[in-house]
Amino acid sequence: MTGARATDGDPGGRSKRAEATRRRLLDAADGLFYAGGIRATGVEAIAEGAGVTKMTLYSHFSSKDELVAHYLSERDARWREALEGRLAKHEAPDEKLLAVFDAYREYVVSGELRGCAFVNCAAEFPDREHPARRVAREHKAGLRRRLAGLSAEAGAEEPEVLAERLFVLLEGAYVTAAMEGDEGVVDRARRLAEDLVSAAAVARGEPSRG
Amino acid sequence: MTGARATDGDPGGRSKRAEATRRRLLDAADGLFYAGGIRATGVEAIAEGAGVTKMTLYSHFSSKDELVAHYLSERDARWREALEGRLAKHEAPDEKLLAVFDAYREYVVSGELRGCAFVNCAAEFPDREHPARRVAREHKAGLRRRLAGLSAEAGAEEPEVLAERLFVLLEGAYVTAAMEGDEGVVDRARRLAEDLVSAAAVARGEPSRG
DNA sequence: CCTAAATCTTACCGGTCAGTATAGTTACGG
DNA sequence: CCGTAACTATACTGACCGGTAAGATTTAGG
Repeated sequence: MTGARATDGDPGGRSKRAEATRRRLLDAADGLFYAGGIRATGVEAIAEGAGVTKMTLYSHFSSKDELVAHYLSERDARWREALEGRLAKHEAPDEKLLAVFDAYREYVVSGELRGCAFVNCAAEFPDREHPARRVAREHKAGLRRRLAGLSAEAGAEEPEVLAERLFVLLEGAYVTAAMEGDEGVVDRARRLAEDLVSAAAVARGEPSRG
Repeated sequence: MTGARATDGDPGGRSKRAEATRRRLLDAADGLFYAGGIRATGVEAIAEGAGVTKMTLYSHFSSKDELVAHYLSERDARWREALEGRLAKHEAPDEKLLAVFDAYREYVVSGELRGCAFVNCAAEFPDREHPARRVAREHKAGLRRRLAGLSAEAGAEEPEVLAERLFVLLEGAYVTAAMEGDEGVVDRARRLAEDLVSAAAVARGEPSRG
């Protein structure tokens, strides 16, 4: 019972070696789960991808479900990092709002148009209370909150409305890009977003920026 | 070799009995594949759901993959029927454009928020050339064409642009409704669509309708 | 250098899956 | 009413899956 370290997600008392192994496992899980689908990918393949045995995998994660949840958590963390990196390049909140589309396009393209990992997870796991589904929900909620905050900063009269519209546009563009194999739709959705953001700013009496 | 009827999708020389069995199989496949996911649903469960044996299933469909493709084809056909039923209630093309959102909301709710079957299929089958993926692509392309036609009829200056924007809104609302368990997003997306359609009509000098 | 943690090796379990074989039975249509 | 198409019953194959067992071995770190 003392060695039940498999379940915690934070770096408790793990050695550097174990830490590195865990990293390789999560990296392998990320690549394989995303590219091939979760149910279609066996744990053995992930262990092999990490250069490790199935036994070692199970000493880091107590079950496949838990590994899946961590896989999505990692995706979420990396996404937030990439997003904030993008946003930091801009000062004005309305520019930041549009920069979210740039971050999306980058993600869409880098994933070879396999779609949103969180949406795909929802497709594979109908159970809304599956640990991975909780992570997925929180991921989307986080983006929504970010958009709402930026919308408020941009002075939109109804920040929640603008945020949801941008959110829906982002989601629609992402899923469309994956379905049709066309990443250009993200940029075209962005053009509509520009109108929405401008209109929201104009409604407040601010000058729109070209 | 003469009995190789399993592969054709049209009602060739099937008896009424076989026809009815095929119907029950497709109905069972629809319910189970959609609710539980395709990979997670075994062919045995579908046969049982149709009240027949696995052997009978395989006398109607040559493989699970083929059954999956037919499952999506059926979905597409039923969707088109439901959509045209909705559209027929309206005369003006701009009203028809918005009625698509009503049809979507109805579909979203009726499916208990399990999302778009075609998107879910894309999530489960990475191979773009999988027969089911082809059906999914054609399904989306069909809707796009319909939207583009209606946009042109509505007199939009750039029908393709309007159509794609509405399409992306529809897709985004659908996936969001499924992810967050909130069907209201479809109606809220519709509100933005109303603005887009009005703007397109206004640009042509037509009076907008309340 | 020695110890304790981390990993490896190998083999196994019970279960599920897609798909097939064979032989027997039912129901429908001419 | 009979022939044939449709379906049943049952058992099987071969593969893969998630997860576990037990003991040997390696590695890092004090």
